[in-house]
Amino acid sequence: MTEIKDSKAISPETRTLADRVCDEIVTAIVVGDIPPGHKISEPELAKVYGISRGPLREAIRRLEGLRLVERKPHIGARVVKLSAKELIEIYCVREALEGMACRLAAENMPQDEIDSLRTLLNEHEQSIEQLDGRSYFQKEGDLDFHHRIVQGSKNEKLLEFLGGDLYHLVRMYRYQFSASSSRPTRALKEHRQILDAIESRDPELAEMLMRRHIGAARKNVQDKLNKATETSEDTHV
Amino acid sequence: MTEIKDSKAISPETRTLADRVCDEIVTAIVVGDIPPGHKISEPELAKVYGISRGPLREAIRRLEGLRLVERKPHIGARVVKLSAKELIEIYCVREALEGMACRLAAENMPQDEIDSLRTLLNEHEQSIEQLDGRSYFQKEGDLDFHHRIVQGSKNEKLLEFLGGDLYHLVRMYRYQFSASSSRPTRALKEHRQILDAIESRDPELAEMLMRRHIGAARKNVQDKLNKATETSEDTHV
DNA sequence: CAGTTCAAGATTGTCGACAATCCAATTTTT
DNA sequence: AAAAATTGGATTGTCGACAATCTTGAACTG
Repeated sequence: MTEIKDSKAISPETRTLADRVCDEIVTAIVVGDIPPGHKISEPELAKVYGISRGPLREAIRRLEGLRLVERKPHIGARVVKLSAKELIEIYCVREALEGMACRLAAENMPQDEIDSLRTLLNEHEQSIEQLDGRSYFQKEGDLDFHHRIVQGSKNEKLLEFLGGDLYHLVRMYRYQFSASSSRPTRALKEHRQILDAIESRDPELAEMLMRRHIGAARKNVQDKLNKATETSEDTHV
Repeated sequence: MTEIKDSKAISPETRTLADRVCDEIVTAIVVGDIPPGHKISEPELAKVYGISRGPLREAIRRLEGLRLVERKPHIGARVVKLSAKELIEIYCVREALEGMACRLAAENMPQDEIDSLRTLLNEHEQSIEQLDGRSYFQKEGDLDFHHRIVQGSKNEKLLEFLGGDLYHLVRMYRYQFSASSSRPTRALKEHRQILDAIESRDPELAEMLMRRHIGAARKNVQDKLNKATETSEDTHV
């Protein structure tokens, strides 16, 4: 995926142990190395990462804020288990926030970023043709597109909420179920429509298209889950 | 304000020092006891709250996640200073999220909660008449209404994001500028319209009204800020 | 034999101390 | 005298140890 780096480059040494380990654990959780519902053992993780429990506990506090773990006092932290209900809820939040982001992008996104994003979509098209559209596009390419829209909105708070918190959850879900769109060509077409609306500086249309785009993805997941729960009783994702 | 307590009542003793102190600091920041831009001194705060630096640092990590402080490695944490730009950004986020919450509330909010909320609006009306509409309604009553709508959406994630993170920032702004609506009767009327739309189970209308309601508040603030910056150069809020 | 009680082990919560880094005032140099 | 370098103080980052709480498994009772 495209590297998303902080605006200010901080030399690795100046970063805190807690910060670095936090990032590592985030990745571990998102990718599934630490599975959902798994207990976070402080002594164990401290050994794994070779640090003391102090910084580790700070990292866990941060993970709590990112909603990647749930903590109970005197009991411990567990990796969140996304239920079907929660997953749908996240799609609703995304629909609202990214719809707004898309509206603002139509007003504020610089032309060069629009051009760059169009180039990215062309790359996606080739990626779909070549690789049968399974690997890159599904996992990170789609989120990459959405992330750039949010950046184009020039709204820092939107970027913080979506990029900082929510996307971790979305990525976690995608890794855990190689699930996800499974409709890459359709999604690409919608992405192009959205970008066209932004370039036309049509905020209303841009927001509407983005909301329909995410809403469609939600319904897609909803259907899959309904089908899944018809056979297996367990609804956890 | 109306007490918003956690669903599960946790006896005070079982809560962690870091958790309790975190809540205290949140309040201190929101109310302005710790002013914006103020340096968070670990040794100082540790003495004030009578705890060690360990739990305190965990609390600070949590505050960082709440976006109430900004931390720089090896330098320290400072209370955020909301710029005019950021304030407007927050209104955009609220417009998007609460619009969605209102749509969902029109679909999901139980009738008894609607009735209860209507009672609350009646109380607000009396509060406005009696107290010239300045004290209670402006500071907490308005947020109380909005919070109940979000609860009515029955979307946990929305509640977490809005109630958990964003409202702290909104409340902070309101305390620091006894600013805020200054149009209580108008706001009350809009609140009633919104509630009517919810009771009519009209999601489209409910969302539209809420977005207009928040959008109007944003424009109101925007005008005030423009007027303020005409005289004084300093745009920080 | 099922259910409860209790005790030992492990885990979380808290603390104080030490090391690394940053900040400020003084000193030094041009 | 002004600017740069340096040194002392303070603050942040990290660690290991102790106390409080929870969990588990065995012993006990009905």
